[in-house]
Amino acid sequence: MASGGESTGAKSRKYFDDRQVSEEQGKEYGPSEFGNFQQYYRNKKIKLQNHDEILKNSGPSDESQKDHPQIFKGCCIYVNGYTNPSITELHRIIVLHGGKFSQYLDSKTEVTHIIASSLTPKKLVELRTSRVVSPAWIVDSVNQGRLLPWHDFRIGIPRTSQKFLETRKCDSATTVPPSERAPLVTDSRQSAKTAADPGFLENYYSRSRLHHLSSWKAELRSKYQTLILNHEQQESRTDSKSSISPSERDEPTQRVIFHVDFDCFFASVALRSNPELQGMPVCVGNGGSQNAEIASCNYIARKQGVKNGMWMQQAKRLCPDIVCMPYQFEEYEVASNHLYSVLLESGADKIEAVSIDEALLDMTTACTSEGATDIADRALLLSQGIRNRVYELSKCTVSIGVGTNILQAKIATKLAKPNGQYFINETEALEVISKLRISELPGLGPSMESAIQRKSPSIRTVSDARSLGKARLQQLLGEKNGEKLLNYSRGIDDRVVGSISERKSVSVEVNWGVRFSSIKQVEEFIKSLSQELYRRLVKLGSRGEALTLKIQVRAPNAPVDPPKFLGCGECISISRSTSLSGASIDIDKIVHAALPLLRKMTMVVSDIRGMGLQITKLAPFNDDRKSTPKEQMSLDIFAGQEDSSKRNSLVSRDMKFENGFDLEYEDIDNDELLSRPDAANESDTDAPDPDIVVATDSNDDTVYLKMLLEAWLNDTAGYQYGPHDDDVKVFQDYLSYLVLQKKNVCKAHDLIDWLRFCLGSRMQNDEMMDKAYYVEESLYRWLDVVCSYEKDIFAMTGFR
DNA sequence: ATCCTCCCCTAC
DNA sequence: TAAGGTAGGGGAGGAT
Ligand SMILES: Nc1ccn([C@H]2C[C@H](O)[C@@H](COP(=O)(O)OP(=O)(O)OP(=O)(O)O)O2)c(=O)n1
Ligand SMILES: [Mg+2]
Repeated sequence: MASGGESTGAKSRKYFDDRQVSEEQGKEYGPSEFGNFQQYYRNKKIKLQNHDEILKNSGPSDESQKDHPQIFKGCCIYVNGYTNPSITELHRIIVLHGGKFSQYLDSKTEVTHIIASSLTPKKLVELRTSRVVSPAWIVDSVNQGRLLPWHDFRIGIPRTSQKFLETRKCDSATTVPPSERAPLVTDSRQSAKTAADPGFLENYYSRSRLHHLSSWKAELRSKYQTLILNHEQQESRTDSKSSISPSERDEPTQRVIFHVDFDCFFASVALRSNPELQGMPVCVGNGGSQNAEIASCNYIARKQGVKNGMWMQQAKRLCPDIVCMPYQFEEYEVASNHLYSVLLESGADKIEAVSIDEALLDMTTACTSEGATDIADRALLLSQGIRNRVYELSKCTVSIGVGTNILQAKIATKLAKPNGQYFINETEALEVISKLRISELPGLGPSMESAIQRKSPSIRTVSDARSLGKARLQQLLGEKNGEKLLNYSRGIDDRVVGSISERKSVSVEVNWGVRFSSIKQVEEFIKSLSQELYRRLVKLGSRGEALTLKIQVRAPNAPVDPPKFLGCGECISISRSTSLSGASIDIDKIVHAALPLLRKMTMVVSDIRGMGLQITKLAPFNDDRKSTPKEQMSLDIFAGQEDSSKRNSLVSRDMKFENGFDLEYEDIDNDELLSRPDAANESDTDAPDPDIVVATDSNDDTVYLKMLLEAWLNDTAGYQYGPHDDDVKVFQDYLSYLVLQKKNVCKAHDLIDWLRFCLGSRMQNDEMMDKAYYVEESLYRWLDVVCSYEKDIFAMTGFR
């Protein structure tokens, strides 16, 4: 711990009025108690047995044997795809117990619950706001004679904390309140208002434009990073000379940089979908909310002073006629794909994705090669072509600025907009730049401007700043920033297009809707964040060596309720970091590292307004740790893989995945944090919904794998502690390999169900029982994580 | 000097 | 009501 001071909030950039309200709640740090897991497992066991009972006895004959509690009264249930019990059986049970059975899913308003064993990614997206539950919900509810909370049986979407609490809550007598039987339109996702509510994170992210912006950017970066590399390789190969890029080949060749950017992107998409709004001031945001932010507004609105990022309230004041349209996140992706597909064909030497609607091109070669024509003419011709093609495809206008470096290209774009193009020469660029306010330079903002003005109040423009000289600027802004400003003020910018380096960090952060009333809720939310962080790490094939927890805490004089509903208001930020040991990472490791960090912070729980977790010092998942040899049989599942290309590298614990990451695990602490119950599907061991298979293994070794699993369980059941955690991990890794590499979700489900079946029949004592269920839960949780990639994968592979 | 931790700032 | 995320550059000041 070096300088451990918290920020004072005095410097905070957020600007809200003061009101002094003091609130209760000190800190009450106790051991994080997540309760009695033994108890949970025992319940689960009973549940399973009862499940079997029900299945056995649910023949048509027992219909009259007793009266049936009308537990499904008010529920309208639709059954999707293959299920166990079968659809007819479910139909019978539902009707028998007072429920309504729906043959169609036409009107979601009538159907209250959807039963499915598994969902195709498409359906998953389609039904993401619906109550989709496993058949076990029906079976278990009937079995217990009361309607169980449906979210304990959700499928498709990885649930985290909430299940945990609710499972325990419903242990005894909780039945579902009438509101739970409300039609699907009022789904629980809508009540996930604050971070203390279950399902908050997913719900929140699905609506956050900034989250979308960030993930799109990351995606584009990783996509075009490699593409650029390939492109460059081709270039230098045809050059048959060296690896010098074309733009650096001739001595001081002036670069030609294009900055391509959709005009008021979100607003343009909104106008495209609603042509009747042409000519009106339009913006995109959560309309009808006075403190909602405007993501984008069209140029008509801008004329009246409206700006991106402004709150609705203020925009309405400036422009009372402004029309607010909702977000259309999928449409933005489509339009962006159009843009990038054109850019890839543009003949650029290099491409750098700046954002979903914006990119930089190094067009030096294309503009200078057959040096005949004027560079400006050539550039404008090329940019006109790009703009035409993008418009043809997307029906949205783009503007292009052309300059000799990134800075100048961006300046040119400002002059080009809207729906235009501009070639700026050095002299003009210098003129324009000189007149800009300091904060208008890209990369400098209001803070730097005021940092200068604090000492030298007369300095406003870039040319003013230039007159201060390098030393003075560095004194005011720091070494690098001072130099940057001076260079920019002279029109100089050395940044190279496409020189984005490897990712250095992965983080997950929420600063809206964060309101806690107990430390337990805080810890629970940290778990949700950890799971999300882990999900992203797995997807990237990365692990990290350092973890940082950051929280936002209400500033001392900030009102308890900031102007923005559930916003963070003015905050101070506190962060603490720690190192993560080992070559592997998993959720529990993250949680175990994060909770002590939380404990190092001092704050009033109810004043927490934001939380984030960041992983730094990224490294590939790798195998720099030898596995501890064990006596008992280990699960050599990869060795049995009938895939010759991977056979050699994917062996046992030293598995190397195609995409360059290894999976390796430390031993797990099987304690309270590990064993978060999931809504495991209490159903089908048979063939799952065939829809879910994307690519089938040509030589199906499922039978062999099942034998292997069974043998492994047979052997390890004899040991006191049952299957070794490492082997469980191996199985998890294999599942992840199946889903991510082989795109065979079906097989993963199949194997996991088989394992469940084997486990169920093999447990002799309580300890083994606990172990078995730990294994089961652990695998299901993993599959949840893995399956949440399905739609990404399908998007990537172009699967319809 | 250089590294590390805990910030702040900027962009979309 | 409202969905204020996230990666990277960078600075201050202490530890090495
Ligand atoms: N504070 C902001 C700024 C931008 N965006 C989103 C909406 C924008 O449409 C998109 C692109 O940002 P731009 O800065 O390119 O702004 P626009 O495309 O809206 O306008 P223009 O590029 O014409 O200036 O990012 C956002 O949600 N919130
Ligand atoms: Mg734009």
